[in-house]
Amino acid sequence: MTAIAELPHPTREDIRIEAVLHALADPMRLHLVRVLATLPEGVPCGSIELPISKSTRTHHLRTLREAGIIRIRPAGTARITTLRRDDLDALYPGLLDGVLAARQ
Amino acid sequence: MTAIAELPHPTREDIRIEAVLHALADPMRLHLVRVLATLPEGVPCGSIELPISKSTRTHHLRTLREAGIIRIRPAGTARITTLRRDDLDALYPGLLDGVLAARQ
DNA sequence: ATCCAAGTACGACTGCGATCGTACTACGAC
DNA sequence: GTCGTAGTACGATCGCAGTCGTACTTGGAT
Repeated sequence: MTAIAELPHPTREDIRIEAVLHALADPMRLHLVRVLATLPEGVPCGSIELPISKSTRTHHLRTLREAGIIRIRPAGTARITTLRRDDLDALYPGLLDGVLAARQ
Repeated sequence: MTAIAELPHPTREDIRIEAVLHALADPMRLHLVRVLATLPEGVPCGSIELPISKSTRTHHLRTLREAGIIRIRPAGTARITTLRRDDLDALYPGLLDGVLAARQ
């Protein structure tokens, strides 16, 4: 059922390194990715607390989604966010691990 | 001798992942890094041709230098640019290789 | 000494993006 | 049905950064 719209995601082939790097370059988005990397699987977008407004959070999630870094799937009134670790590791082996290895 | 000023570089400990990602996120700078990665060692900054002005090139080189991605050392009237591959690999193992693995 | 080549410094312009508030939609619970 | 919750959409603001031109410095060649 899930009448909430499915948001568009780039296929693995459509992911561009410039977009990935640009998306990761923002502190808020980098923090989101870090947290997502520690979580087992799939959390609601809003469950990660950030010192920004709701609309700004949506903006960052869209940037990450359109870059191909996260996947957002509808689930009732919420949306479940997961890291596209398999796609990123396949395209840029070591990149994500390298970023996550950084002492924050 | 080399009376040209030595430009400041961050130590390995001072390199921050946000600055690195931000520096790599620009297409011109990413291209510079790609080219530097293919070259054996040390080329003059200006030898890599780009469709931008001299001052813009300087701007990008400074951004890369201040982020800790390249090292610039004076050599007569020119300046030799090298990739700080050792520092980057030590700090973020796999990151640089992952970026360079991207089909451009 | 003169000139050129390589690069930096500085100021100006301009567009992009991070931020916000408000309004709106869709689902679930009651 | 009504209400609350989760999120998107849209428009506005505003600072940062990519771009340029010009002026300046330094070193090497002539």
